[in-house]
Amino acid sequence: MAARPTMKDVARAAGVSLMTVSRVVAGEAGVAPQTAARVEEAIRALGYQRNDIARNLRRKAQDSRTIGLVVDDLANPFFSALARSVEDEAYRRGFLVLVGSTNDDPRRERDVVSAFSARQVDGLVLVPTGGNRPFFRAQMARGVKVVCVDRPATGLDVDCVAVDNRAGTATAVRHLLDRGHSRIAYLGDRQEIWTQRERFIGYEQAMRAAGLDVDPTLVRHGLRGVAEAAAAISELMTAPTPPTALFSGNDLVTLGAVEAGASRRFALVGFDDFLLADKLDPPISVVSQDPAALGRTAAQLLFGRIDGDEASARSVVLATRFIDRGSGGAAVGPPLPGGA
Amino acid sequence: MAARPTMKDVARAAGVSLMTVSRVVAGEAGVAPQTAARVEEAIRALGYQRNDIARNLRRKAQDSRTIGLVVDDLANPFFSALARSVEDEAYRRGFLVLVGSTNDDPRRERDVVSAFSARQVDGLVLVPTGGNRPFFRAQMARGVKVVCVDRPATGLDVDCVAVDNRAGTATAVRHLLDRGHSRIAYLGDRQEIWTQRERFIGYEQAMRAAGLDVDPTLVRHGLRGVAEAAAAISELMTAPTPPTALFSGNDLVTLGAVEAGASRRFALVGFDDFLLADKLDPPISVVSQDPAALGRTAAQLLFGRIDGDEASARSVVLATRFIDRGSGGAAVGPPLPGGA
DNA sequence: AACACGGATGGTAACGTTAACCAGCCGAAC
DNA sequence: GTTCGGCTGGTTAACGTTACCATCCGTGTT
Repeated sequence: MAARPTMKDVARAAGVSLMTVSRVVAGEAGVAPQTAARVEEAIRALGYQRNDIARNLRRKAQDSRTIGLVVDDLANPFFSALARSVEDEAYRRGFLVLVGSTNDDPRRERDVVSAFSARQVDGLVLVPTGGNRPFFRAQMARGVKVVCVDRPATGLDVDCVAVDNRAGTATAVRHLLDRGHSRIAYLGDRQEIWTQRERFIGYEQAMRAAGLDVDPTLVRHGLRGVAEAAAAISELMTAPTPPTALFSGNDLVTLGAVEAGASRRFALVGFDDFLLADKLDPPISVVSQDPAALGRTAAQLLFGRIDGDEASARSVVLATRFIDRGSGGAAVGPPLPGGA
Repeated sequence: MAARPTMKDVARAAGVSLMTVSRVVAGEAGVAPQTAARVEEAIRALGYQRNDIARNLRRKAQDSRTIGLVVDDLANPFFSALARSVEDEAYRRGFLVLVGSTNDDPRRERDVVSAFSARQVDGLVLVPTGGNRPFFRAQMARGVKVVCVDRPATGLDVDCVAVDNRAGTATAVRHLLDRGHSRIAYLGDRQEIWTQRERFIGYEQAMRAAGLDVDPTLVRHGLRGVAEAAAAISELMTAPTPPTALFSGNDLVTLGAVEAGASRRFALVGFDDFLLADKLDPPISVVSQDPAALGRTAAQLLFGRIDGDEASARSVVLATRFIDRGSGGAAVGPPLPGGA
């Protein structure tokens, strides 16, 4: 019962050859209207649907019209917004999207990409974990187009779409410095993640530029998820010499800070905007990036490559936007004329 | 350069027949160790990777080891959490996942499912729009297994995983009634969506059970998205005889209510929990459901079907949980003994 | 010495489709 | 009436793989 009818079945039912069915299904010219009608009728009667897998196998242009999307965690709102915009771009072009989450695990990344590639995807939109460089090179040699998004794959000659994490972070830290803070803590996720390294560098640069040293007791890396971040922040708040301000390296860490009540006691600015950030008490100031724009741009680059663009690797940097909602503390006025 | 090597190429390079390569790649017994080694070497040298599309075409068990996941909107955190858990179940079994968003548009649903089916997916996890019944019947006749999630596809004989929307809503409305409210407004999304119809019925039932009529001026349907909901709620709040409490039919409407400041002026309870609901002022009481559990359960049912489970359609109802965070108003104490 | 056996390897057809080519057929033109 | 050309439809091979069977050879049995 699960036997799907094939063109052969349709041909038999319509009393024509298989080729005629193929032509009707493909919408090719050169079939008499009444023959076509008979074939259409048989197609309807049998519930025939073309097998696109067999089709793609045989076609001249051996493209599967399928792309792979590989993100860190599809459940994370940032990546799901990105995923949706990639899917929309694919849908507009008649492409399908295979998705996979890596959990930031290079092994799973390899598994997923390998399976995608074995299914002959035409290209990949990839949030790379950081590993698997030779593997990706091999995939690209095989003709799989790759575009990185959110993070570059250093050492890999591919297009990449990301924001300027250093500059965004530096802006946020300067915002805190301008409000008179100097003991500014940095809390972030694993340093293996490129965005986290970049943001930490931005933090260091902004501190140094203000003539301040980075106090290692005020720095926490490797915070995975809200709970871990909240715990680390609670600890930091009860330290003998606590910071007066916090910068958090991603949305989950910011949520952890909110969870721990940090925003009530310290200045707080985080990377990544999030829903309801403006409705909290106090509303949280953030460095915002647009995940949908990242996904859309990456998809557009990828489809350009699939369509034959052979130019050398492009790197697109999208803007971040600092949104001051007040959690950085009250503005310090300019020094009075003839002041202090 | 984009030419992927095939088994033929490997065979030539290793000086064996194509069949031997096939056996080595498939890990079959009956190949001499040294022959296998020569083949492995050629595979490495050429960067060969099996074409799973051709493989699935030829194999006896004609399964693609791919499922389709069709949701309303992948960017919605509810659906992306669901998607992630479906993907995890698929990954554990070595299946791939094609995703598509319908935007609640039956035409796009049809497009997407049609394309998935042409790619020979073994099954679908589907959040149905409500249309396309005959189309789905045809797909199922073709052997595509379907499991609905979040909403049933009435009139279609398929497994379904959802929560008890009526009961969950009734509980929330009773919570408001218990706190002395009687002018309780209902705000929801389009009534074409099954969950919205169910929740409205739950609201009506709870009101009637309390001996109250539903005041049509306090009911708003068809609110798509946060902005529309916020506008409708602002309007309602400035009406001549405003409600004293609001029930909102999904997370976006609840966010609209928060946006409009409704929770500051009225009692508010919403369907669906959301991030930071507990950090708002006041914290928002909600009817919570677990999207990951929905997705996981649906995927497990689907894989059961794919593995040959032929039992009649199952309907799984997962529990909702009412989380009282206070936005429903202060509890009305029991009457004093001998009291008033 | 003849034979059976089994392990290793190869050849061929097929999965469902399309590319490329070819065969009728019918009407128009000579 | 013959030739030509356009149109319709069919035949064959192939895409990359696996199912099935055939072949080959070395070994052990009687």
